[in-house]
Amino acid sequence: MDTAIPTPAPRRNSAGKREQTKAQNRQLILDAARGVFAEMGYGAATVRDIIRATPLASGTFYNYFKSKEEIYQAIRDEVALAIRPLLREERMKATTVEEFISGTFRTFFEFVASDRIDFRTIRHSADTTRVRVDTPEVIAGFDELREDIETAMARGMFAPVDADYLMAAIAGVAFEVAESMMRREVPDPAGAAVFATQLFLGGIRTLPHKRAAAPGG
Amino acid sequence: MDTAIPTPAPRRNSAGKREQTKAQNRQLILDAARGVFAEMGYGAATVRDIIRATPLASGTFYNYFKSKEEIYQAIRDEVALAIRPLLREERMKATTVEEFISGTFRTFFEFVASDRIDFRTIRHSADTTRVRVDTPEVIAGFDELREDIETAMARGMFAPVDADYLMAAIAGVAFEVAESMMRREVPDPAGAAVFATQLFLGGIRTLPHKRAAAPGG
DNA sequence: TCGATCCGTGACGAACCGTCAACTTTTGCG
DNA sequence: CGCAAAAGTTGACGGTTCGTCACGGATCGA
Repeated sequence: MDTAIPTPAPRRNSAGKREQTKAQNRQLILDAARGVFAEMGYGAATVRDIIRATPLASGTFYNYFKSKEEIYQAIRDEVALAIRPLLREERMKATTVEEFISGTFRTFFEFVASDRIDFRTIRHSADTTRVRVDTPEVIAGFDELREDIETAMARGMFAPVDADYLMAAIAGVAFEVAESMMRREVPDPAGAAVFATQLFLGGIRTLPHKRAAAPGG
Repeated sequence: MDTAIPTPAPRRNSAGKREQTKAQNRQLILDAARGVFAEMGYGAATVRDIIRATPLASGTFYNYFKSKEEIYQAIRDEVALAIRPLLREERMKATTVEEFISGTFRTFFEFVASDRIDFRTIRHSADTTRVRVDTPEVIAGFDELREDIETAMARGMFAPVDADYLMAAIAGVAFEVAESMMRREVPDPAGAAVFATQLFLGGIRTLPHKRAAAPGG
């Protein structure tokens, strides 16, 4: 107590070297996996392909992830963890059903269209097989949506309806329209959001018209 | 040339034995695959598991299907081929947008809830991984839907809107709500159809109310 | 009845998986 | 500093699945 605290201080402001290397390696592997998945698709990729894209040895992979599926889940989780607070905040500040719906779709489509995610990794086999992994983090996102729907109904923002179906409908439209949007030359998150929002608020007959082929030729 | 057509007639009303065996074997393998996929999920199943569930040898599998993915596609195709004409017919006889939308959803949900398909095979790994294979047959189903949407718009059943997005929205709601429906104790295709139809026709505020907890306490 | 053709068979080589004993680096402590 | 314990890395290994292929038996056409 009285003499001197014997400077146990060699602690750098950052972590120890071992911990630092672990974080680096994990990131190294995650980055490699993203690249490999985007390039050849989830199905065709092997754990060896991923590790070959790093300077590490094959056994090391398994110190960080149990399998190809688990690292894919980790990548999905990064996305889920990034978008969930954005969606939640948007819905929290909504006071009308219009804000609730439009905020949800606008945030979702903008996130998907942003370069924050590589959409090929999400769809991740551009050809025929689409794998969707529902990790706890992803499921938590769905649960939050249903909670928020129920809260909004309780607050009288709209009449009580089947929350499970409504959640499913919102999620289905979000995912499928996002996919359609990303197939276009230049994705238009705003347009997709307007479409989805108006569909939910007023139904098909209130959707913005799309002008037909130019009349003048 | 001129003498007599030498009765090439030993043709039975059905096909030759070879052809018959081939059809049998193919069906044998398909049935086994359905069972195996339903039991242990697509990811965990191996080609050997499937062939072990038949009296055939391992090599024979590859005379009929190139891989596990291909046989899964074949199973999906059976479903797609079964439901597509039903959907098409329903949409063909629609004269109003109400009939178009409600016919589509009702037919889809009833088909899913019927025992004509094993829904576990479609979702087919109940736990975390969902694989969706977009085979040509499946894609053709989407194309038909978009065609029919465009035809309906041309006929003035509703104003011209973005057909890609509308198709995506219908498909997204159909698949996700179907999944939600099938998670219930007793699936209610009629209820799901009413929900989806009303969502598309009038928007969220016109959905049938779900009575809240009994008001009288 | 007899060749030609087709198809089922199961063993085989290749590829990938996940593990593990040996080795290297880091850490804690005198 | 030096040393022993702890932690992490390495790559080779046994086990499993994959897809092929040479063989042999069944079917077909004449």
